Amino acid sequence: MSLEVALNEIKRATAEIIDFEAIEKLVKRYYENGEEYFVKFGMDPTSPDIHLGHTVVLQKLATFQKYGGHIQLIVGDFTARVGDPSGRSVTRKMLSIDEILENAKSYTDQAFKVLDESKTTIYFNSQWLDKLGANGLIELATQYNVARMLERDDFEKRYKSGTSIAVSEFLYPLLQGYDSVALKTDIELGGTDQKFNLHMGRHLQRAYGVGKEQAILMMPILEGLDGVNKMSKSLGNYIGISEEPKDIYAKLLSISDELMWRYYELLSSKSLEDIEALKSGVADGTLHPKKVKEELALEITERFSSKEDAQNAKEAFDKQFKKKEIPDDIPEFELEEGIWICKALVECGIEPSTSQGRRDIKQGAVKIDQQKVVDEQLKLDSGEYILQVGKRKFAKVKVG
RNA sequence: GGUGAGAUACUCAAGUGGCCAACGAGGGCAGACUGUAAAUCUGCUGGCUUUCGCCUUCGGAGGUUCGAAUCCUCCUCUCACCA
Repeated sequence: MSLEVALNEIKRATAEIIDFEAIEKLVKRYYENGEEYFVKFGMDPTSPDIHLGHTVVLQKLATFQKYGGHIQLIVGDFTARVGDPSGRSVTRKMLSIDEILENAKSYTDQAFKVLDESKTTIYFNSQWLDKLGANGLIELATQYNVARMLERDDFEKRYKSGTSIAVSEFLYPLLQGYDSVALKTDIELGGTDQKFNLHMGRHLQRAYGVGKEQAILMMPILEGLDGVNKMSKSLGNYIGISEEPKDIYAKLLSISDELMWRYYELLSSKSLEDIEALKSGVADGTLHPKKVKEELALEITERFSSKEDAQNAKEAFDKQFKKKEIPDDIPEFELEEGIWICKALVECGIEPSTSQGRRDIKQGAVKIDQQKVVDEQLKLDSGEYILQVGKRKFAKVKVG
């Protein structure tokens, strides 16, 4: 594989790169004499569940691993006690040490679905930050000034709007940047929301005379399923990589056509040329967008499970939605004879309340054995039935 | 610390004594159409073993009243200006 191919792959779908020449040199050196270099990435120990949005950066780290990069995966156990102000409009709550350790474990387990474990070293930044002490901290704090700190977008907004900023939050970028000093990082990766923190690493490496200044590579922030907001757990518009294959598949297939291209660009391993070809195929009508989306959904589902699981997920999906058949694995319940239909729906957990059930029956959303329920007073006689609300909520019940 | 404004459902937001389970928008859910896409149209969006009924809800606790989201008192919290 040529150097040029490697560099193109590294550049692909990035939002911004600072000092690309430095990256070029490192990769070139690897090609010439096999010398490795260090790529740093700090995980956020406050959110242990990795979703597709996180994998955009992880994927890029994996790319570096192919071309001589050794990953420094930093668990910010110390900085978590400070709280990253990035993108925050309020001060973050602090975590206990146990919570952080637990989160770190679950995070790294998931991250190794994408990263090569043999080319990754996990660090806890308390290793060096604990030792820093008050003197070290003061020295660190002299490396930057308040005016520049306040230039930062999220601080500026909060400052102007009168929302409180804890002094400790000023320290966060400094501490994260200091990680790069301690580890002599060559390249640091992060989302565009990390821009300020990433630059700090570069700034501090110079200030502390590390002898190099890290290059910075920023990845775009992936939009969530709604196509508007960034993917995040709290917004509920995410696809977690530990979810069931059939859920991952189904969620991917439900994104809009427009958003699909964004996902292709940021998540697929297809080359940009191939993606362009798909795009023009869809544009001139030779390719059905549904087919293209299925391909994407399969590729991503497979990445976090197996080829077989992904195929099964697709088949289960087609069965349920294309052919409108009833899925295989639906929960079963036993109910008393003569139970009111609305009550039964609540018992099975497919309706939150009998009132909601009543409303859905009125709208023709409730089915028993594929037959629409019209009578909201209906009582179930003994026997076995499949209850269904809408297209995706099913329950098998045994009455009597 | 002082002064002023405010707190209504998932979010924004109207409502200033009864017509209020509470306008409207967004979101969500469901139906039609589809490719579980988008767009569009329609309905729903507190709970209840029964729905032209009953119960609970407008920051919290009391009070006035036949009747309170609405008036009064105290409390809690948020914001703005001043210090």
